[in-house]
Amino acid sequence: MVRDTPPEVLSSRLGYLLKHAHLRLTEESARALAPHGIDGRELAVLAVLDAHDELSQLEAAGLLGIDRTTMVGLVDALEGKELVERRRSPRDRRKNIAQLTPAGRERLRDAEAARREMERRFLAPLSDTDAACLVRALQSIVGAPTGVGKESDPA
Amino acid sequence: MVRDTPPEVLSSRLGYLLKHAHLRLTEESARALAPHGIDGRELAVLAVLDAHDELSQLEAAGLLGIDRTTMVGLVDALEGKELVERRRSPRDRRKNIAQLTPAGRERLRDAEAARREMERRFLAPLSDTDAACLVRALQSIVGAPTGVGKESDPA
DNA sequence: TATTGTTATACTCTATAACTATA
DNA sequence: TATAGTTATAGAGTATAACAATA
Repeated sequence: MVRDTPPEVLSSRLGYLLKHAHLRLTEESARALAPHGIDGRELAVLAVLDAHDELSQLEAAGLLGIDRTTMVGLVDALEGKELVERRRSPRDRRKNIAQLTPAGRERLRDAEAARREMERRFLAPLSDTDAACLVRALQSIVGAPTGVGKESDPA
Repeated sequence: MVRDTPPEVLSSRLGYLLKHAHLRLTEESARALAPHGIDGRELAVLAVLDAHDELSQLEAAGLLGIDRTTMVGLVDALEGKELVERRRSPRDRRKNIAQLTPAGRERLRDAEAARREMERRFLAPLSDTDAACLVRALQSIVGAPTGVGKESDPA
């Protein structure tokens, strides 16, 4: 969809703003990562697997906030590109340890650089203060339980 | 999905933050609007139709940033709830003018109050400064062409 | 010929249910 | 019995293509 400057009734709605900000970022992310043969979700999986040792698929899915069935497809794709390897955990043979291959580590490094550059350009219209504030605000929204929906029982 | 505090590799990624902030808002929005029998997208349609006179489906879709085929389904749903009426434009009989019914205006008023209260709670963990800054930052991201993807030709 | 609304269709992302192998 | 991975399936949400009515 082509998006113009939104009308006033929409630009004050958090739902509209978050949805379209996310849409716009997804587009730019796809464009920036396309030369690297992965998308933003796959890059996030690589980053999580690289940052933690010996993660099972379920553990990685938990960190990423996605379903284990969704994880299967993501690991399938990354394994198909030879960026990730599955191996059975010797300690619990139900678990698949997902690990980056050397090619996966290399790809991660290059794609991460592209992502950082994309985010820098994405935030360029904002002042440094506003950019920092945006990230901080999103972190506290995402990182902490909202308390919304529990109505009011902070007693 | 259950979401915990995200690991450090993710909490600095704009994609992750925007996706999960939007997911969380969508949940709270659904919960807040459920008693009113509509969801956030339908409420946005009502708000746009109410704010502009004599909007055709295509014009409303353009303002909302959605496809005209998506608009058909939304108007179908709202018409089924008797919140919106279609009528042919006398000036251009290809166009469907979508208008709020009296019940639609009433529903809009009530649901908007619920949405504002939900957003207030959603932003409650943030300082007033951060909340205002978040909204302002999202507005400039969504409202203005990013310039990203055009590489660098601002000459 | 072009535009508006519509329908049929398909694609992406995600989740639920059920199966298997392990514990 | 419960858990991890997998598969089949289904549901949102959205888009593309084609068609009818109108311009």
